[in-house]
Amino acid sequence: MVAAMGYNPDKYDKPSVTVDVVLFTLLDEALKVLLIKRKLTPFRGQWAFPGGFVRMDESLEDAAYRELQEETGVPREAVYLEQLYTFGEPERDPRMRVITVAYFALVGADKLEPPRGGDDAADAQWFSAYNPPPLAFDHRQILEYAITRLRYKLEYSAVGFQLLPETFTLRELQRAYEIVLGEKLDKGNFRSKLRKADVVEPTAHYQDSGGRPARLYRFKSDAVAEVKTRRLFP
Amino acid sequence: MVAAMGYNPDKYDKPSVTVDVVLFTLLDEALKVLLIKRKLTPFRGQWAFPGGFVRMDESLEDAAYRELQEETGVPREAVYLEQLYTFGEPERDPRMRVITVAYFALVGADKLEPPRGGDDAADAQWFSAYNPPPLAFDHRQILEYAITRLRYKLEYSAVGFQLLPETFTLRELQRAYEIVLGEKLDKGNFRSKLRKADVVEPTAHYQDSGGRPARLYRFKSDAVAEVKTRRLFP
DNA sequence: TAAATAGTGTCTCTTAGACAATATTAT
DNA sequence: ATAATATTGTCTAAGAGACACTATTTA
Repeated sequence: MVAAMGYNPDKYDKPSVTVDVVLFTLLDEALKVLLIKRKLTPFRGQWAFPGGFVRMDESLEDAAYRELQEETGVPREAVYLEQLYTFGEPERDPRMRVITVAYFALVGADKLEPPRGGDDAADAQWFSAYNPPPLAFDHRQILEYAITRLRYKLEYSAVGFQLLPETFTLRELQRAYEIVLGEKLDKGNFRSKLRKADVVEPTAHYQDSGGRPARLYRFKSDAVAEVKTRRLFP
Repeated sequence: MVAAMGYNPDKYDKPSVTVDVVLFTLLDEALKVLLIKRKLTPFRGQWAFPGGFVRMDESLEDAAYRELQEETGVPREAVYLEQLYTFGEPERDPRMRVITVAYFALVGADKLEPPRGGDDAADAQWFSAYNPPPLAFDHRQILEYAITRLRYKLEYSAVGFQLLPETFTLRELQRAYEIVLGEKLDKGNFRSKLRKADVVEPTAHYQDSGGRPARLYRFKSDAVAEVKTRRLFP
């Protein structure tokens, strides 16, 4: 039925609604995901994404930013955040019906103080995204989905820089793409694509790297990372 | 906080959760969306997507299929359905907090008996997707989002056929793409792409069309409509 | 025959990808 | 100099898009 007037919101049971945030970064040449150790049942001792109940007066996105801030200390401005998918299988939480709106987030490793847990979390740590510890609820499935989305986004947009510090060398950026996509990229081609896409700009600084120093770049703030492509199933 | 044990689900207020389905088809050379007239306040007399409250024992996807069936009679097997986005601004429903999981659906116009309303809907009709009547709630915004998604999908996949009858001519398929994408496509190029993508197969039948009869095709059931593209922001 | 639409082929220009050449630092 | 890495350039094959040609029907 269409949301009808005269419907009494308290007449029927309602599910609980949470947000969960899959936060990625690059650290030690690997893709990492931030997890928090559960100190309560169910799934006590297992790991879960930062997240929690949506308050009645905040938007979903606000809830996601708030949980991120509370549980990791990362401020809103430092992360790239977008809605991922909503998971709502009736049995995904053994206690009660919980529908969770999952978010997908990227942050430069330099933006974080060493991870810390919030009030009700025993611990917060970075883990390998490809080899996570046992995860609570359906968070393993959510993680797979988030990784798929991350790869997609990197293939047709330039959001990859969100995983890096403010300034970075092109070599570092290429490594980031290689780590996420899981394959080696050609140096020359990667760079010429970047040039044509016009998304990075050089800074005046250089970084030592064993040979010729590499120029540091930053992303152009006005760059359109989302690239519209005419494709028609090639 | 992470979903904590000892949390009493009835202690705090919860939002209501609904699903809404944006159902598209092609009719009379135009992209149409199915809307239902609200006979109750708020937004009485305005139009809204088929949708309603998620039951405690059904998945989100099941709820979407159920509402579609109840309000339009379209059976599950006849539609292409995927989750679109979850809308949850606190004030999107003036009566109470309602979070809606929007779905995006395609159906061949031949799969429908003339649209009919369900229990609490005064009427159900197809409307021009580009020129809809005044819509209830934030459904206008949801519609825009769905159209954007539809165009995206048609550009990098072959789901377009889901808007057509079981069998169709290549001319009809091309028209479908032109109507959705809003631009003229080249006949030869469109057809050669289809051939290379290997997603349609000829039937033994032909359709009269004023000149040389056009062969009827059907989509290959094993065809992978989703095409993975290596892009890297071109 | 002409008109109308279906279906295929060709040509050009762009671009993705492989690979090579040059540049700049340290030792 | 040699090693190491940065940066740019070249070549080729594949693909996208513009356009033209042939095929099969009705009137």
